[in-house]
Amino acid sequence: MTPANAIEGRRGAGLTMPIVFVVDDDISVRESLEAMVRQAGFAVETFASAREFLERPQVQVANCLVLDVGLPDLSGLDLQSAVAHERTDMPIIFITGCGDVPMTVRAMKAGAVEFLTKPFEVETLLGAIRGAIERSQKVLSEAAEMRTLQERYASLSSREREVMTLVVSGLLNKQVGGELGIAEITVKAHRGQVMRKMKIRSLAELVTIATRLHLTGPSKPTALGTQ
Amino acid sequence: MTPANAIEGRRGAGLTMPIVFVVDDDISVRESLEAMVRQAGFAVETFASAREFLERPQVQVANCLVLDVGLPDLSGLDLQSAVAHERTDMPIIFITGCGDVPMTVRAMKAGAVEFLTKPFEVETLLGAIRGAIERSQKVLSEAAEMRTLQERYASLSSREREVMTLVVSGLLNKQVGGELGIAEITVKAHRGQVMRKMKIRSLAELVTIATRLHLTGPSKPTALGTQ
DNA sequence: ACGGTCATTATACTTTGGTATTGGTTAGCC
DNA sequence: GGCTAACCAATACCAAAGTATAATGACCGT
Repeated sequence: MTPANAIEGRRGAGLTMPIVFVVDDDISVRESLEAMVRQAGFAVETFASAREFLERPQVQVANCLVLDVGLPDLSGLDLQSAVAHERTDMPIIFITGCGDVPMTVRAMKAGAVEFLTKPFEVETLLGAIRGAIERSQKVLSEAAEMRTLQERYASLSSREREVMTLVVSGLLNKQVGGELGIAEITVKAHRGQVMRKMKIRSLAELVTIATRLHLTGPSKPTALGTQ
Repeated sequence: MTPANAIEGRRGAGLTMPIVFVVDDDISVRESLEAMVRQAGFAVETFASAREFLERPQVQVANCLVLDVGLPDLSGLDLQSAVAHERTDMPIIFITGCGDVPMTVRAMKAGAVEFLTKPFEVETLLGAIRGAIERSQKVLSEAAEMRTLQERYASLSSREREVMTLVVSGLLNKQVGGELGIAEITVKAHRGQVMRKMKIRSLAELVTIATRLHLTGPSKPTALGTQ
């Protein structure tokens, strides 16, 4: 099945079916894995090389990658380091015939969820895939929420962002005005705009969102030591 | 050097010196590692078995564990699974002469920061140790802050905790009173008590603390989908 | 029985937050 | 030039938050 066909197939079966990508240079491995994974109820796409896989456009569906470490040209580890930071929604499961310890350590430190040596139990791989897909779904929904928040934050003017930052740091409107050199009533106006644009109604939510957006500056001297 | 002597030694040199624990059944390995690590400026304590190490009382100093996987009786992996969840302030570095891939995977999944096979470069181990100690320091300071917050939270009465939870969820005093079946003025009284006992002065801080204490209930219907 | 903590409420008051409306300025764009 | 967006600010007003003081009753341990 070509990637194009696979996409159509998924469209027909519903966009929510998780995809398992398989990258292995051995055709027989690809075919057996494809059958096995499809049997388990996942959509599958196979690739013979890392480059081939990299040409495939990304999806917004829960997915994971079953990857052979010993690939020609671009190795499995190279592929991992190429995509690990971008596609955090794609957990990687390594499989290998001849793995060594340093290779394993590198893969696991880079975030691989599993590292299997052939031969392995079918259920072992399927279990790892199910776990990876589950993780992928969590990462995706988390990322979707973050995108929504970031869009709203992006719609703020620079002044509104300044006001927001100071407000969630615990300053009173009066103090925010002092920091920015503007009147308190102006702070109130900006603050109201922030609440409207962020689509929230309580300061508590604003603080929570600011935390998730990592806007919490070098936190105040909380005097935690003062008992 | 016995553990008791080691403690005295550290007291003399200052309580803040990080400790590297070494557990290996081979006396020559212990001795060479001890010399090497001490040379690098750390306090060292060596143990011939997992049980011996487990008898040692815990410390509140940055530390890490250099652990041989192939120990008699209780193996290195067993020791790891015994302490990994409790002593999160003690990163584990594995060393082994004859490691295999599944063993490595298990160790890394359980949170090991490094897994080295002999022979290895001295600098490799020292680099891992330095990284582990750094991580330990972060975990310890984070834990200290959490303890302070938890102590303060523990000083709240049950009613005050209820009020705090509802307030940080974004409810108005009036609404909190409605939820709890008490008057708004009573909520104000409890709320004031909460702020005093938690030693903070702004709602923003209270929300931040509640988040760190994981008091954020099953979050509200944020209507994130509503564009 | 006594003192302590907790929970509750009330009165009275001040401060802060928030909205609405209006109006002025500046800067960029078609 | 006209339009828009952003920024600033004033008046007026209302809602909410917070403080201080005082009082009542329940419960608990000594």
